[in-house]
Amino acid sequence: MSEVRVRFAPSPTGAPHVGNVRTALFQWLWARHSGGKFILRIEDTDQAREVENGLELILDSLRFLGLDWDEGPDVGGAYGPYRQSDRLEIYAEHARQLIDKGAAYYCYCTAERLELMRKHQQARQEPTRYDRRCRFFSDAERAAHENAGEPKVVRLAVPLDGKTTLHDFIHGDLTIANKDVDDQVLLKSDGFPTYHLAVVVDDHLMKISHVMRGDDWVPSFPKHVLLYQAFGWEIPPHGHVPNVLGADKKKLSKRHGAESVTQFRDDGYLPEAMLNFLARLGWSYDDKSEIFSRDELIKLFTLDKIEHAPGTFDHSKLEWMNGFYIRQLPDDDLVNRVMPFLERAHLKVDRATLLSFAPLLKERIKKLDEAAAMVDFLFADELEYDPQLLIGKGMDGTSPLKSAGSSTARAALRAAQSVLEKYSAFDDEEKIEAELRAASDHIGMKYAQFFGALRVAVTGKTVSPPLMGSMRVLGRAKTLHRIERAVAALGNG
RNA sequence: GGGGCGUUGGUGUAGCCCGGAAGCACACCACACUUUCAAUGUGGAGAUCGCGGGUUCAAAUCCCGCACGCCCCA
Repeated sequence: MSEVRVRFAPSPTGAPHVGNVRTALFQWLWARHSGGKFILRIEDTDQAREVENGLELILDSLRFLGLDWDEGPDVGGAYGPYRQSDRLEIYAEHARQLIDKGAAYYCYCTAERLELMRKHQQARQEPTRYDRRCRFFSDAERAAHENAGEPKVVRLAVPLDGKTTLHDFIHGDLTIANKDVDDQVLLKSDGFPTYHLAVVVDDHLMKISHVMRGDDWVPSFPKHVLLYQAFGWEIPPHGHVPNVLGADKKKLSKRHGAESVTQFRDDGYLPEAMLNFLARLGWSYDDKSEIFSRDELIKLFTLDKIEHAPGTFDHSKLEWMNGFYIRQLPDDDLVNRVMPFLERAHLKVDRATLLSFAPLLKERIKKLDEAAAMVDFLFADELEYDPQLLIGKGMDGTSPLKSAGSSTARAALRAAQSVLEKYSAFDDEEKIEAELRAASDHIGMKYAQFFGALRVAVTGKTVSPPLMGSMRVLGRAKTLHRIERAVAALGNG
């Protein structure tokens, strides 16, 4: 069997969304599984829709997930160029070949005529297709248009009857009647090819062994099959990968803006989680495996296990999986990954402090961008919070600070303070906790209230990572200082 | 308007080819753990396998029809 060569061929029209990249992932996995090549080709023949940093967005997305390519616009390769706009000559030449073989023809119809034609067809409730006027020109008619120097396009001469079938390794045989296929434009008047000509020519010239693309291309396969046949080329195995749908069940598009891969990266999703999650969307290995490392995916991925039906992108499952991978991270690795997010939040992070806090952090975040809110109290000089928070439920909640509640809270803080002051460091969490408990008992407070007040004093929040660990990492000086400040905030009442 | 693809609990899926009454995971609910949150553990609810026929002792699994959804062209 010849070498597996698979290509990902995106258009630089914006940040690739997870659906695009999921297809790329399947392609990449198949290449790596088979020991073949993964090729990146840029389909930039639609200049109108092009975005200026489109290529970078694509490369960034693939790099983030670690989908490395063997040939591409930036790394070159034996079958380049890998940018379609650099291959115009090749398409022109192949279009000429098709004309010579009678498989395609020049069309001189103006946009106005085409427009009018469509209107009439619509009025008559007919399918709107090119009426093939130029296809059946006499030599004289053709020469007339040619001599007039009119702009022309090249159209595919689709057989008038019969049907075209393509065997798809995901869907099985696909068949469409030729009468339902339009005489597609292959080469535009500006010399740019359309998708149909370009893919077929490039896939063949680049020796692509398996064509994988989104499901949405199914309706146009007859044009491609016809082109392969016209050129006399062998048709490589094709597989139309089901689309990824948004929560509204519609195909992902630019409208679902937040679904771009780079956005997920910026929101704090791990590449290994994205990779695992995306692989499981439309592919499965057995009836119970969910977690797959990159190596496992490469080893276990096969085309026959790709799903037929489109799947909905499930954010909550991605979150769970991301949290799972975060929990698996070694502490220092977590710190490295979380650091940029903390800097983005303008925290003055001390690495050693963060490192010792990592075990408490990783159990509590599902995305890296949640870390800032979880650790900010460690790096703040002074905490900002509503002193009312110090007075917990059941401590006479609704009253102003100068109430029974405030004195209860103050009693708790004072008691905690006298315990903590005895320690030079808070390393023995168990012992300190036991003493604090005893102190709480002594003044007759419920633990929830006692520790609640202490938690707010130390972290500024009613919800935080475990208190003992937090104080240990925060350190004695800051902890005591904050308790003092909290007492002051409660006033004298 | 035409053509195509698809249809297993809210979601991702296993099972379908080789018929014997649906498994796993996320989400959800409860309990346990507990000074909060989280993680973890245990348990629970949730699917007439799109619908209607047919074949069969027996169908999610085979056959036929329909509906709905989505995609593409316009």
